[in-house]
Amino acid sequence: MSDVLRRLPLFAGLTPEQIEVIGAGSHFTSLARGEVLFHQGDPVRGFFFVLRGQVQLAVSSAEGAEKVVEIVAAGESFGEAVVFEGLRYPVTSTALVATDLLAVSSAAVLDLLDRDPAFARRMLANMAVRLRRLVRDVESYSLRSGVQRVVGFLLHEAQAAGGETGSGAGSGAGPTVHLTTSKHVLASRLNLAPETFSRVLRELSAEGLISVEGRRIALLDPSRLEAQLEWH
Amino acid sequence: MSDVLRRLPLFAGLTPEQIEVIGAGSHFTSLARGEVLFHQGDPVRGFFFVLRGQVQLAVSSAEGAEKVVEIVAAGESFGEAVVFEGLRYPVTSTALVATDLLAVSSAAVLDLLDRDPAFARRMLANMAVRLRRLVRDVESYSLRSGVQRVVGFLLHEAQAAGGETGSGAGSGAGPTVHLTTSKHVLASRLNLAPETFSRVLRELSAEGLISVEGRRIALLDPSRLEAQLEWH
DNA sequence: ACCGCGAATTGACATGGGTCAAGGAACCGG
DNA sequence: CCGGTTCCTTGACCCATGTCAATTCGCGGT
Repeated sequence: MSDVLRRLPLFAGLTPEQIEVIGAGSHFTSLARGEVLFHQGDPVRGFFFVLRGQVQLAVSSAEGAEKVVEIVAAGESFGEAVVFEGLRYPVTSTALVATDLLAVSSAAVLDLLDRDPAFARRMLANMAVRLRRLVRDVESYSLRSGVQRVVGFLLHEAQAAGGETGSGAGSGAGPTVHLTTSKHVLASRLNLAPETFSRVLRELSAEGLISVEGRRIALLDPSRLEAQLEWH
Repeated sequence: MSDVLRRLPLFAGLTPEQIEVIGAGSHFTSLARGEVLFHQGDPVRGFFFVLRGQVQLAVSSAEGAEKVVEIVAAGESFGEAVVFEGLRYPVTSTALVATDLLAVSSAAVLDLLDRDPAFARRMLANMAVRLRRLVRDVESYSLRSGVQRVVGFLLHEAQAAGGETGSGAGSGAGPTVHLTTSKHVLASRLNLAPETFSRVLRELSAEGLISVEGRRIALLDPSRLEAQLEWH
């Protein structure tokens, strides 16, 4: 347990005793694919690190419609914010694949917070990043078309994955993006119906901007793709 | 200066010396109606309290389209998050009316953060509330229709304003909502074109659910309004 | 009281993207 | 190798909202 904790960026630099405190308030959990960790409205227990696997955070309306707000990958955490303010989780958390989590109790975090200012700083930085991301999302949902959101996503992923060049030999193929989730989850994340997402990909393919092969998407012409983000 | 600082919830309970630290890194500013405090992309100077007036935070696309993310009223603050992580403001801040602000420098906040755990807690709670609100907004934009967003807003405002009953005598008129901004700003906040907002209000009026008189909206039938939030 | 100007409304129209329904394609367990 | 899921794609259609344009409203200033 301590070994795992020590490796997490958020807990880096804590003293052994502090690690102890956090450790005492933490435990491991595993989820099967499709299993729900907590529902929107459940009372807060704490926050979570994804050690292995992937979870989605989604809001849902009374009629069952669902919108994926975030996809959390291994190495990332979620649910920090509710520790400081909320009584209930504002989203539903579902494992997208078999997932191992570390659950950290609110009490342990609050306890540690009063002792280590550096920890507080990291926590704040963490939440600030999250806030900024959400603002970006709102901007994207409000001000950009479906095509633009998809293109933006592809370019972002390509960049995040580092400057990998595609496998293609002859023609100067651009970077390749591997989708890490099913397309309908991704579509929801991008605020699109799955059908629309599919059509957008087809359209971009038809124009020679990308080529799609299952979950592998090659960006054939990054500069023309970027051009899609401007104007209409 | 110190007097003002002491009165702000965020700084409540600070020692005189701490107030001094914050005070040294703060100053007052005034903005005329329509004046811009900072633009999206400007380097971060610090965060702000609205002492009097009202400002909007908006994101804008390259083509000039604009989306109001938040409307900040007197007594509230904005821009805290960037202090901890960002280099640039992710939104543009514009005064909607003549406004007095207190600008608090990042340095002063960061300094104080290391000394007072309780302050860190309040800061975290603050940001957690903000995050939650944004998630609500995303939910609302994605999962609800224009009518539902407007109705949701009206009911929310009515509740926030306390159980005021309308001025109307005879018929049991419900609570009244006073719009604190122009309708096109409000429309943008709700992610609607001004025209659509106008039409929604007319529609609700036609059904006898509300009555509109300039910026004064009476909720004639709160329970039937709530029913609008369900199903389609 | 009148003017001027931004705000708000209204109408006519266009369209992005959602919904419904019907295949296809990939994957899995047996 | 086969049947059953689940995921994805495609087509046809529709509708909520946005856009454009023309008034109209309403307030502030002189």
